This record gives sequence, C-alpha cells and structure tokens, in this order.
Amino acid sequence: MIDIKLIRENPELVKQGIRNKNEKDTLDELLKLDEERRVIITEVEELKAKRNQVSSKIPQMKKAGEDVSEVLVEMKQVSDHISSLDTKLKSIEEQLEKYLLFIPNMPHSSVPVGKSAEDNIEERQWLPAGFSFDKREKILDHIELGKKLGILDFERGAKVSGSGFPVYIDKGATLERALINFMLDYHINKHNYSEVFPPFLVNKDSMLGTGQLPKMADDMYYIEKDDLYTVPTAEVPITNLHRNEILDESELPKNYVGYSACFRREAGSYGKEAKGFLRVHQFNKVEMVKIVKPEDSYNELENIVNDAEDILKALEIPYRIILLCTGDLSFSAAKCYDIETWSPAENKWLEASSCSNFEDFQARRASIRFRRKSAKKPEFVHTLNGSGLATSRLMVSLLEHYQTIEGTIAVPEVLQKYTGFNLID
RNA sequence: GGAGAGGUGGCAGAGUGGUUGAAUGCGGCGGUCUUGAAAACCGUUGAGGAUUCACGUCCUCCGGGGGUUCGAAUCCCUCCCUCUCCGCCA
Repeated sequence: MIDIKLIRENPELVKQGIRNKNEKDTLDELLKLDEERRVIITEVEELKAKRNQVSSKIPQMKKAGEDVSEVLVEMKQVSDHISSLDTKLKSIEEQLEKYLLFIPNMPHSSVPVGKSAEDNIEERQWLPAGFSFDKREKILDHIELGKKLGILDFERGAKVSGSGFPVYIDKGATLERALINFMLDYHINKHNYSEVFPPFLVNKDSMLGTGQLPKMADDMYYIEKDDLYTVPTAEVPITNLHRNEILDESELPKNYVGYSACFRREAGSYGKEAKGFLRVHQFNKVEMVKIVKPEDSYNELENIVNDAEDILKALEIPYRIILLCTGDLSFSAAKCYDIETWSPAENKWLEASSCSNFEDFQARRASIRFRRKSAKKPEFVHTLNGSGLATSRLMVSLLEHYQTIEGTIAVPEVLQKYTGFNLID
C-alpha cells in the first residue's frame, strides 16, 4: 500500500508510476472519496465532541436534582445523526480501502521505464570455467533425462494430483532434498540468516499483508472451509511473522531464510511454457527475507542478489542477472532483479530467482514498524525478499548442465555430501 | 469432535454502565544521589486519524463485527483466537 498522503499531495507522480507499471489508474475516483471522507469526519467529530461534553455533564445535573429529560431527547437526536454519518463514513472508507489496495507500489528511480520483459536490462552473466553456449549433440532435456533415469515422474504426478504436480523418485528425490538442505545451510552458515520453518497455510490478513491479495486471488489455492490459503512462497508467512509489530531499532536488520513448498494455480497459463518443470502448481523454494531500516534497503537488495548468486557459483551453473523494467515489475515491488539460469536443452535462460525491494509497501499493508532510539514516532520498515533459489527451474538447468555424454547425471561436488552419491545413472 | 476457562497498554494484572486512555507492578526513557555502577527516590512512558504554518484542539481504539443507552472496557448478540481437560490421531 502506498501512502495516501503521497497520492493527495503528488497525484501526477503516482499516476506516472501507475502508467509505467501498466496498472489501472483509479486515482481520480480515489481522491474524490478521500475528499468526501474528510468532510464527513470533520462533521461527525464535531458532533461526537458535543456528545461527549454533554454526556459527562448529565450525572452532575442529576446529582444536582435538575431535570435532564430535555437534554436526553436532544442528545438522542445527536446520537442518531452520528450513527447515520458513521455508517456513511464506513462505506466510504471501505471503498477507499479497496481502491488503495489496488494501487501498485511505485518503481524506484533507478528502474528503467519499459513496457515488457523485452525492455529488461541484463546486468551481468556468470559462466563456469570452460562453459560454452554451443549446443552439444545428443543433448536431452530434463523431461527426457528424468524419464530415462527414473528420477522424475510427471505422468504419475498427474494421476495423483493433476498436471503440474511433479513427483521425484529415487535419486531424483534425494537430489531435490539435497539441494534444499545445501541452500539452507549455505545461507544460514555463510550468510548469517536465521532459519525459519514456516506454516504452509496462511490466513487472509497475511496474504493482504505481503500484497498477494486482493489482486492475485485467482492464482492462490484457497481452502474455503477454514478460510486459509496455501502459500505461493515462504515470503508470505515469513514477512508476516512481524505483522502488527513495532520492532526496536536494535533488532534490525532481520535476516530470515526458510524453505516452503510453493503452490500456484497459474490460472490461464496452460500452454507451451507448461511442460515439465517449467510451470508447475507445486514446487520447492528456499526464500530469503529481510526486514531493514529504510536507508539500508537498496544496499540490502544487492546483498540478497549476491547471496543467491553464491549458490549458483557454488553449484557452477551459468546464470545472468536481469534488472526488471517498470512494466515487468510485480505489483508490490519497487525494484527487482531476476536471476536466470541457463537451460542447454531449451537453449534459453530460465527464471530461477526473483529478488525484490518492496520498500515500505508491504510494511504499510502489514503494519510492520520500528522505533528509532532517538525518535518517538514509529516508522515503517522496508521489506525485501529473494529466492535463494527455486528448485524446479534450477533443477532443469542442473540436470541438463550436468548430464554426461552417456546420459547420466554428475552430481555437483558441493551436493555430494548431501546426496551420498556422485552419479545418477 | 466433546467439556470448561480466558482474550485489557511492551509485559504482568485491576477494573462490571458516567472525567477510565484506563489503578498497580515490572520493563523502557530522563533526572537526583555515586569516582563509576547498582540500589533508592523523583519524573516520564501506547497507537491511529481530522484540523493547524506552528503551539494546540478534537475524534477513535480495552480480540473482530453488530446491538442496547444521553453515555459501554463494563450489558446483549455473533464471529475469531488462545489455554486446560477428555476423545481421536501423524
């Protein structure tokens, strides 16, 4: 959520931000409601002040033996007037809230203006020693490899749950588990994150807090009976750990890392992108979340990207860093880098991580604040998160990149102590 | 699933219709004392909103929502959550 004062005082700036993000501009309606709201508040508060004043005098009058019946009649009218204004006010505030929840975060000034993914900027590439983009002969894609080696089973996953629910078998399952543990350990031990093992079901307030709701409602699995949502990312439960809290300055920054299964309905996205691991309803992800002071957030964004990169360097998988343009930026983000890993079989880059600074957008929605030692008023924190990383896309690159000429998979060295084997055949 | 108890300020905990935004204690902050610290003592200490250049003034908030009343933390309805016991179960 952005600050309504910013909208009030600088509507043109906000309109520009909305346009650059390809979102719907409803500022005029919003501002009109805001104005109405304030007119009514002024009126109703005057009446309430009067009511409070008179009400406190009534016991004194009674004590003095005065007749209060006339006052009571008059006050009854005032009260009725108040409640009708309050009803009106409530309805306006609900509408206002609705508009406000659909206003996207403003892009940071360092984000290039652009319409779509084509306007994103490649910041840098990292390639393992001896790597070449030249396509080898007889290269298999991850689906063929998974089938041949008996480590992935998409058909049976479809039988058990539906399409987009892959099953890992034998060494495939072990490899997946090894990857998750490796990444968690790396961030905990080398990057000093605190480990969180979060719930996979969250309530509506949490989904609103991090900005998935209301806009992305159709992409979430929802359990009606209990009014709970499956998490689309560990970002949601972890960031919401501090919802409605005022933290002490000394507690910041908070650095969390956690694993969760991630569930996404991916409504309306069936098609060519959907094969194998490329688009699934359930996948595994290790997520980093930072809660920081505003002045530190852009520095921390670079840190989070570096932390995710370290994993890929350790795994020796080729990747590149993409700075998203305004048009490709998600609803809640102010700035975002994607990390894409190379798929030799697809002959293209795959998004395996997304690292974002939300500034105070989520903090406002979730009311996460902190108090500086010197100041009395609490301030909103800045929140960030980054995948470190998502295993599905990463697994595609890993399997394809580490396949041998015989069609077996060499296990990356850093994973071997987690898998207990060094070859999948 | 059954039975019961309870949700009040950073925490603990009073308060059952009328200056109660809320006693008291702890914690926090400031001060006195001290070479320094502790102890003791004194003072101070919630959030959001409207309005104002500002000082300030006013409104709202005692789990959420609704109701009764001139007036609700306090009474009524409803929902949610937490805890204890029993049952079931990984």
